[in-house]
Amino acid sequence: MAGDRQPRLLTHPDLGDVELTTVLFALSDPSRLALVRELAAEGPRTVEECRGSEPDVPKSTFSHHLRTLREAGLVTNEPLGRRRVVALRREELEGRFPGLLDAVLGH
Amino acid sequence: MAGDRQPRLLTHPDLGDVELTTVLFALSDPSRLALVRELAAEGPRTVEECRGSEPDVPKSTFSHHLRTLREAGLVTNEPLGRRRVVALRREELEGRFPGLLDAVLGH
DNA sequence: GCCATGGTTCGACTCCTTTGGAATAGTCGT
DNA sequence: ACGACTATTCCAAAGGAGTCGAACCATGGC
Repeated sequence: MAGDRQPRLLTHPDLGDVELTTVLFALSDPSRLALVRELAAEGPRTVEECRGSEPDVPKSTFSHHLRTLREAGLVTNEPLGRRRVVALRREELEGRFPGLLDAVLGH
Repeated sequence: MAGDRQPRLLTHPDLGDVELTTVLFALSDPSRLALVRELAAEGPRTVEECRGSEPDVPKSTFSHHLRTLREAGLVTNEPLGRRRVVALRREELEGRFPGLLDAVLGH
């Protein structure tokens, strides 16, 4: 069909193109690391649910952190209705950086 | 004895006090990560030897990176004659963050 | 004691990151 | 089509990190 405009897709990097230093940097912020931990423990969540853990953080700030994680290949961010679902790219990360995520999550 | 002034000791943090995010941040810079890799592969080296890999980097810049690594608990920096020896705190790191260093060095 | 050597610290500059308010865009219900 | 809801992007302000020359400090040799 003609107007098959997708519901606002964000770009996700191929993990093969992501540098280790980029991943480490994304994880080096306490807010972002906490979010990754939460996703690892609870599974995929909407942005709203994620934000529930730290309600004082403005939406734009939170969105920026999500972007940093997404561009580092750590999470996906897909539309679902009028929400968005954030998910950890666990298997892919394990393939690219074996043991890294487990080591980071182990604390 | 009275004037037992030590040969210029730098302070090294107790690894129990070091946050994971601090370690990840220290490792998130390509120059610093390369240095850690080199120390892991070659064992302890003098600052001069370390600097040999990247001769174009000014001494002060290199020293700053060493400081960041040291304050993150990743390396020790001890005087030896008029040189200084830099060493990876491997066993200690393994105790505090099991698997982390191996995962990072695996690439 | 004096000088050369090896390294850190200081200070200044630039760039990037973080932050957050406002504007914008997509989706659902009516 | 309109409004409510969810979330990103835009833009600017403030803070922090990287870079590097110059000053400083400690050690060893003469």
